Amino acid sequence: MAKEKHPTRERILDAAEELFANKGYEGVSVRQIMRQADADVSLAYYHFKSKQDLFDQVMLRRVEYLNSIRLKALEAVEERHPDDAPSVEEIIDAFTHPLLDLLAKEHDEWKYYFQLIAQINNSPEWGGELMTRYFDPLVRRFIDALRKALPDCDEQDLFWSYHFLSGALTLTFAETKRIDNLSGGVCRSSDMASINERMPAFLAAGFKALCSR
Amino acid sequence: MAKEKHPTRERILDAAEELFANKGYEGVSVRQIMRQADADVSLAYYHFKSKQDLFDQVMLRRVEYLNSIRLKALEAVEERHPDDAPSVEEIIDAFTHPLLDLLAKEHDEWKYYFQLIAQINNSPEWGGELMTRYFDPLVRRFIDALRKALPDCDEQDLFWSYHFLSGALTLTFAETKRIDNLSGGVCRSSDMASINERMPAFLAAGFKALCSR
DNA sequence: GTCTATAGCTTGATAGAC
DNA sequence: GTCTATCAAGCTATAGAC
Repeated sequence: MAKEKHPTRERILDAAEELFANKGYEGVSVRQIMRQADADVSLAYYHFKSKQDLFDQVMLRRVEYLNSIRLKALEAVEERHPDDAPSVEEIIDAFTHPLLDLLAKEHDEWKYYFQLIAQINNSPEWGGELMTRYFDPLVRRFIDALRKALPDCDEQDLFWSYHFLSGALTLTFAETKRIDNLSGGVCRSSDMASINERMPAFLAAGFKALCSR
Repeated sequence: MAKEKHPTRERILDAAEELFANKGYEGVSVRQIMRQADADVSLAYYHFKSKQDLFDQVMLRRVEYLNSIRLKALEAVEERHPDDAPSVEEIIDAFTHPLLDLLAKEHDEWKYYFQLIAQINNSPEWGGELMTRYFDPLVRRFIDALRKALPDCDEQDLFWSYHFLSGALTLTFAETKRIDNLSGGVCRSSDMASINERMPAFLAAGFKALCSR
């Protein structure tokens, strides 16, 4: 945060992230991105191979950091339980808390990236491929931990439970303000603290209900 | 279903529904839609005012029917309980079952429409507005029923619980095959019967956990 | 690294004949 | 209702000067 003005490449990535998040990949032109980045169109092709490459770099810029803090959170939980298995709540909290925390504390920095992930996760064209590539190695690690916490759980129940978790989590990322409308202002899409208080309990109860039928 | 070949207007709507679902509104051109509908580009503008109007008609074509079958399912549950309140499971089942059933039994007819809804629900640009407009009158009706089934439930817990439900349900609609990859083939995105068996129990447990903290 | 200029194509939409 | 023909605008991407 030392420099006042980010280098051009970063400004392009910032602008692309925000616009892709709002309008989707096809809904935005390179020209719009460069206008928002306050740089000439041709610079997009100096810094990136193509529009698709720009999109890929937007995705890659933050994904490793995200996966690392979630892995650390899981390892911290496991270290607190050297003998027994951690609870389902603790594991789910390690999965969701780092993201919701980031979104609460550095909202402007992270908001658009998470919105992008929400759309990708629900895109028939890209959801299966990109989410698998970027997140499933980490997700498998969490599912292994959940399997130990729910030792008699059927495999299908486990994976479908994760699927429900994934949908709930990523819709939260989308911050569409639908809940603001529906609740008449009682709840706000951007209120990550309220979600953090509720989501792990909600989802843990779901896992346990399915795995003890 | 008497006519072998649908009238042009219906063929355009079918093609638009499928392509919008796969690629998003901006990801598809009117030309592509008309190529798939096997009709000339100019016919799009004879039958519809604009690309945006075509999209709106795609949405409107099925939404009333969906809302009516879900309302009927809720009313049937309430008629089975003239004196006491229905259970949370029964209410959630009435909310999800009609859709998953449709998707299971007439998959080709409904798949793309539901995929479209999944993307809209998670779109920062359209989610808040369109989901509110098309579905929230019905959703309020369901939330009223849930409030009676969970009489001491805090309002915020109730709305956030619905939000988690909405995310889980619409990711299911997206059928991205991510769970196929993640589970190594143990689960399949298109397997609505498996979801129908699991989702109401998972979500009902979540509602009850949040509302009895 | 940044600019001008432009190639080559596709887009949404319309006018007008039949 | 359906076709041909067309327009103005916007698109991705590149070549080449500085």
